[in-house]
Amino acid sequence: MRAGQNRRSEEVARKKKSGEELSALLNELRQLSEQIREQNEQIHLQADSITRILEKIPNSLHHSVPEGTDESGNLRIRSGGSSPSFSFPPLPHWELAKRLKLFDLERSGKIASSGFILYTGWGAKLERSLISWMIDFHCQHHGYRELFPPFVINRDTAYGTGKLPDFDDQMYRFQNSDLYLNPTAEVPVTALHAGETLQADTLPLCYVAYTACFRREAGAAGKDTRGLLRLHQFDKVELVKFVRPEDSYLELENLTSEAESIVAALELPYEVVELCTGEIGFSASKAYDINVFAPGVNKWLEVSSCSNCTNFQSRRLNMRFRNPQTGKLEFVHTLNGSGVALPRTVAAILENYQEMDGSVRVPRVLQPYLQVERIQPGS
RNA sequence: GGAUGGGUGGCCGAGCGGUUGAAGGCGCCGCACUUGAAAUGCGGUGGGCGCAAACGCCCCGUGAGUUCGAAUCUCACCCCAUCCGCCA
Repeated sequence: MRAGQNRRSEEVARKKKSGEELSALLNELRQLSEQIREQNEQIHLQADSITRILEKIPNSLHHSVPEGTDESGNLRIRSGGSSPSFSFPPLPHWELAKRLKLFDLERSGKIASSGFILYTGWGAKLERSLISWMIDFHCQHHGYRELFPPFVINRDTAYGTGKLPDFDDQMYRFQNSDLYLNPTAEVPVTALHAGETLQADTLPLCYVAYTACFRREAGAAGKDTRGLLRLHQFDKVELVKFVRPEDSYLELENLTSEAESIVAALELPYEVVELCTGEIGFSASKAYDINVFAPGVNKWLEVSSCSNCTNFQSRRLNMRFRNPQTGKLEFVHTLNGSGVALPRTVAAILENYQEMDGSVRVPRVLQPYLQVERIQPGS
């Protein structure tokens, strides 16, 4: 129909030029135009209802993903480090923090709300040091490029990374503008190449970024909320990769071991767990979690989740590269993983490194950053 | 936040509402000249989707509108530049 319209329109131009009679032709075209308008409307309506259905469908899972509905279906892949043996009952991190004045929950509640943390003194310095050390570590040892993105994201970015509509009720939204507080640096960093055709020879592209992360944690009320275990705002160093499709599952293994090397270097007891079908996030096809053991609360704490999102995000964000072998454009695959999330790592450090006298030793790799070997009461 | 100017192909830059998918230049590719290169000359050269191909459709920041017909007119929004205001 469009083709017909185009051809007839050219006729109008020609006839007008030569001064021929064209009122009949114009009438015909008026009708054609009306028909096209109606059909277009139908097409748009149907396309919209199709996308409304499609956008709620998560990424398809890799065949290797173990079956399961909850945490118990996850597979422990490997573990490392070891829990120190204590000659005294190890304290939970909030007790240690209280004695060492590392954060102040009462005052942070006063100035903001529960779930937001005011770090103080060595607590603040430990947080800042960890961020710097992790970013430096990934840049120096794993070839990442450092980014410092905005902490605010727009609707397209949230949608393109698969956070909308799925994650909608977990994000903080601005009342007076169409923006969200970023729930993870995965979002701004993954969307940074939206609409671009990436150079094949630059892949894999590896970015490391720190952001504060904001989550409403709606529905999680009362569960593991003590101390640093679950916060509305937390710091996280994130790893993001853009890779060729054929490399993405290998790169997931690399990404996971790069994140793992952080908890290993901190000499924390940890495990790497493969998520089962019921535990994998909306955008991912395969994922690993890294948990560290915190003896004070006697729990495994999740500090990283590493996901291969295959082409789920790159389709939504239209991020492609030209395959040199075929000459065709293909969607890149995207991966993301925490490298790693701070609060639970801090909790695990405090609890694993505590001493009988209430002091906490500083992990060896952080000593150059903190400039002390030990955090002691009154220091 | 206010004012003004602007968003066109890999880049720069033209574009009376109708042979404009888009002049010109740069770049790139091919050929000629050259021992080789540079310079010069001639020719070619936007992208996406579908297709074996022919061919077709879509694309001039985004969206809506006016019109038989929009890169070109109207409106809204986004982004960039400059100036003013405010502010770390």
